Amino acid sequence: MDIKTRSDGSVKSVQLAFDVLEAVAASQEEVGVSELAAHLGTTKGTVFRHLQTLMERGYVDQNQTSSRYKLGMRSYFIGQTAAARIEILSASTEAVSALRDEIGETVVVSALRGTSLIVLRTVFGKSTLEIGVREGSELVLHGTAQGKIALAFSRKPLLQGVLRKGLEPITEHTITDPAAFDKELQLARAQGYVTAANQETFGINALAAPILDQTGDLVGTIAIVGSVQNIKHDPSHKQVEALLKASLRISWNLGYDKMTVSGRQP
Amino acid sequence: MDIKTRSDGSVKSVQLAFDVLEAVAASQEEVGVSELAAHLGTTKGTVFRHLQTLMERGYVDQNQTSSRYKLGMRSYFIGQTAAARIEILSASTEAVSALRDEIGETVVVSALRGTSLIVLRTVFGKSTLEIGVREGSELVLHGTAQGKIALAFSRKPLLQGVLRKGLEPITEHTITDPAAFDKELQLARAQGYVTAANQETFGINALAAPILDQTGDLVGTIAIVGSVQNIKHDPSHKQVEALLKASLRISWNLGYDKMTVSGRQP
DNA sequence: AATGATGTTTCGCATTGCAAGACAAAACTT
DNA sequence: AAGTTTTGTCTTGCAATGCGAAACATCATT
Repeated sequence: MDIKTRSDGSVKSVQLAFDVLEAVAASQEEVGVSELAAHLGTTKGTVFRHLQTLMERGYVDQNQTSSRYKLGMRSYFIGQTAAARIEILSASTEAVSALRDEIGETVVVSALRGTSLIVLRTVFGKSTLEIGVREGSELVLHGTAQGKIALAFSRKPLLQGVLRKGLEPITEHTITDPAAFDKELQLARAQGYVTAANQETFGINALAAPILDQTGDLVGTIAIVGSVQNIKHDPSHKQVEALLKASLRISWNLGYDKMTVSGRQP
Repeated sequence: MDIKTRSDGSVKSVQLAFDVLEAVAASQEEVGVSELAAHLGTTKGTVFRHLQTLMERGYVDQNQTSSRYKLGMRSYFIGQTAAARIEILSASTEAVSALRDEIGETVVVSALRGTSLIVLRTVFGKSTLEIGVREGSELVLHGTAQGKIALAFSRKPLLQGVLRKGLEPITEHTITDPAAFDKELQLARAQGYVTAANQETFGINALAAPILDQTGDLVGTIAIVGSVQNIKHDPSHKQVEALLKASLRISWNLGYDKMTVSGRQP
């Protein structure tokens, strides 16, 4: 199960501590020592000691009556601090809620991390049916509007990696022809936005635009996500305008200025 | 500096790892290894190794060009998960934003943890001047509206501890006479809300109400906070109504039902 | 070039965290 | 109500492991 590529340079017991913390986080309900130990493949004593540490720090709380464990307040606070420190999050907060209020659809912010596009924030739309993307999940680059925006606007050579793996069909509407896909990226670059109806999930569409930093490089995307009924292949003028406004506002917050940044070279 | 009351039962290297993580979080700017080592009173090598671990896990990110460190996305995600798991937070989200939108003042949610009242969430009001309370900070029980609510509604014997320490004056409006203070708590119980104009900070007032769980015990408070101009000693009917509505809705979410829960015994 | 910062790496030794198992206290069964 | 299982908690000996110190590698700045 574990490859012996040692020389991690990392601290083993800390790894275990985070394994425990994340296992507690992953559990919907409060969770007990034995259960955690079984799940993590270690002994009760070890888990217990780590829980003591995490509790002392406030990252984990113990229910006094059931003596089971759950996430503590400090876990929440560190997240709040992180939200303030992660530029793309603090820069997008206002624009995202304004966009959601204006359009009423779910708004999704993602960030490019290495070669992956990770969902950072999802704010659900006004509809009773909640359509969204789980925070922390990874967006398929060739099958989502956000992914295509990333491929179209990032200066990193993302496309090569995608083409090497091949344009695997996810639904029957996924673009699998490299030439057609290249045209799609050109369209995205020309318009500044792009959609992806049914390409990753049937019945769902997204309209995405880039988030750029002060050098003009792509750091993330902002998108509205909803059913194909509400977001058409050719989205409404209002939707496009509102999205681009939000996209520019966030990029502006990050120091991007389309006046001073020179033309984009993909 | 550190007392030798060993036999912690906690894991030392994990403590250090969290020291590092929290030090990174505490720094507004990105921070370097040497700086952290100096701050924590340890060596660069040790800090470096812990940063490797935290980075591998995604709790910390390294800026590739400056090779300095900051909080990573995983820190944010664990906080999001915690927010969903901490009952009082998930139960209050909607009611808090509704209250803020209706009244326009800053809304503050706090939770009773042991014998301390901790600020969990602050949502700023509509005014350009942001008046709020730092998340994670502790509210003075005898000098804030929230503290008085906690003392009035909690079944824990909080008051004894407060009186033992004495009603230390914080401003000249802080209530310091035990008899007068007791009357104030009776008022809070009778009304279901209470204010505390100028009692902790000059020019600031708060209007607070209890958050109760299914047993009818106090688990936290909700309050609107603002300048004494906007929140009077005798608050407007609208403010009181809106606050009590939010307070009840949150308590309801936590399983409290004023119909089925028997009378309160302080 | 020389200096003084930084982040990174190495290495030996003692600390310390781990596995195993004992224990206590509940929660089920019978 | 006694037995049985499963829980959380605690102890202990051994060796793995994380730590400190000091060397190394890159940078800026002088």
